[in-house]
Amino acid sequence: MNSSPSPRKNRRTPIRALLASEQETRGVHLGGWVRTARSGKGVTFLELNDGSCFASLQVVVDGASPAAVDIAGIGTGSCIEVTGDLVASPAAGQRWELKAAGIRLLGSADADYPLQKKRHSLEFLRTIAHLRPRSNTFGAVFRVRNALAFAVHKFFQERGFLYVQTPIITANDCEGAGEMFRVTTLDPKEPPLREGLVAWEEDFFGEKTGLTVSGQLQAELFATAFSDVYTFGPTFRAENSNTSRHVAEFWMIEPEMAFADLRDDCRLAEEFFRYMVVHALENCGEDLKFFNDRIEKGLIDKLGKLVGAEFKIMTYTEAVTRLQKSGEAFSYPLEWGLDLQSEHERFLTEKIVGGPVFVIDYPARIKAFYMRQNDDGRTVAAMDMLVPRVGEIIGGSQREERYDRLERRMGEVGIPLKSLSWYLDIRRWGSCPHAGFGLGFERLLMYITGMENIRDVIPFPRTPGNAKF
RNA sequence: UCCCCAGUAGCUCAGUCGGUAGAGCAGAUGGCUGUUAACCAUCGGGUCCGUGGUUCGAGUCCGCGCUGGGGAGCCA
Repeated sequence: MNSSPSPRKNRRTPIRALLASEQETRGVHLGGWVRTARSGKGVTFLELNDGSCFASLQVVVDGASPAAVDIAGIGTGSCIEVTGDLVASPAAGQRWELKAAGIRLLGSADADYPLQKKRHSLEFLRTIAHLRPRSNTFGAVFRVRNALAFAVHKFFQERGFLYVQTPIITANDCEGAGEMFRVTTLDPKEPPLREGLVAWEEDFFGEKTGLTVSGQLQAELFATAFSDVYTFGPTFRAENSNTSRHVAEFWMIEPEMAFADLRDDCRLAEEFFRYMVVHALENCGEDLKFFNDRIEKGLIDKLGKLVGAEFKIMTYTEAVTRLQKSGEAFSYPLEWGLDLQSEHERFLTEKIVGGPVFVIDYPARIKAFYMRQNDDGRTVAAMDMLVPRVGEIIGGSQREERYDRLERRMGEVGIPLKSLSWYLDIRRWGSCPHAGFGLGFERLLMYITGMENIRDVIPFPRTPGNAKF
């Protein structure tokens, strides 16, 4: 994918390409950061990593080589350039090594360098988010993140979905998806007032605006022109959530399909999820092996099982009944009409189904206004996809495409029709059945890497009280 | 936001019954004929999170605060 030679003048070869080499090569040039340096009497070994792959390349500096005079001051964390010959390694542990002819120290790293060659806690590494990409774990995380971001586009583009960039600044604060961050240019000390309240009509956009909590409503508009569309972009929630599953800024994937019902929606979600797992298994083997050994034992086995698993579909009503009959003592109440708690979802997917499951047709009063009302008069065509160990990972629905039904529902839950007139217009002219879902990219990464805290799968996490870096 | 737990060397941690602080790793120096987060020896390294209190005496007990973690809610 990215092993073609660099166009740069110095013709640096990535370590990934050197390690994949078929034969010895003279006169190669590379750069990287020293992971560890070991010195013997007549020879020094430097483990060099440039992020192009998980493995480091062993650079050998013979005491008699001209390069030997240049190794003073090179320790863990130093950035160096090396020229030399790629040769078969005479010792066990690696196939190739680099016999150095010349070394240039570009950036030294002294004893205060925080990322030492030892095991660090993930909590500590979070406090040095500017350096943690140079660690084994985070190198692997961000390579997998890169591979899967590419796979998201690949999946949808292969199926003819149109990629739409929905707005980041929006005036809808009634989507029901969460608290919004405010976007304003008004003076926070002396905002213009009208009858004692902030006069938002004098703000930059002439109305109250914030950062998007979802691109879904706009994606629906595009689905009624391009049939199949998807968004993949940043999403913001100003909730004061302090958990390992929530961040204030995250990336969400939201496909939307015209001429589709809830079953089509479930099928797409299943196909998408499986595709992501297969892509990771086929393209990130070395990184996944590290996660399997050090982060989540049995990870690769889990992913392999998911690829072959049948994704069950169960109605909310049946799920409640089966959970009640299970005899399990739950800490939270469980009865028809109440939302399923995390513990219920986990029990359902792990113990009752033993695999991924879609729960569909939830009571209308616990779900969003835009979900399609079912004929029974009390449920809507919603779906949540649950997977073992994580619980809910995808939430979606068939949308209410009937003007009068949607208008009535908006009235019931108190959403001013005027604010979403454009959303209703889609139902006035050329309406069609459509459905879609939302998937948090970071939660997908958590499932695939086994990382347990969402702050460890996003480069620079934003959480309540923390926007550093 | 609520509940629970934690905060000691650069990092990971120990510190007994309240009696003035310890290990490993990292660093420095020396040794070692090719090592695999090398090994051996020596050395340097502390605002015990902050603050107030109890006590002859607090890393240790109590109050408050801050920071981090786990769980819950909200959700993706």
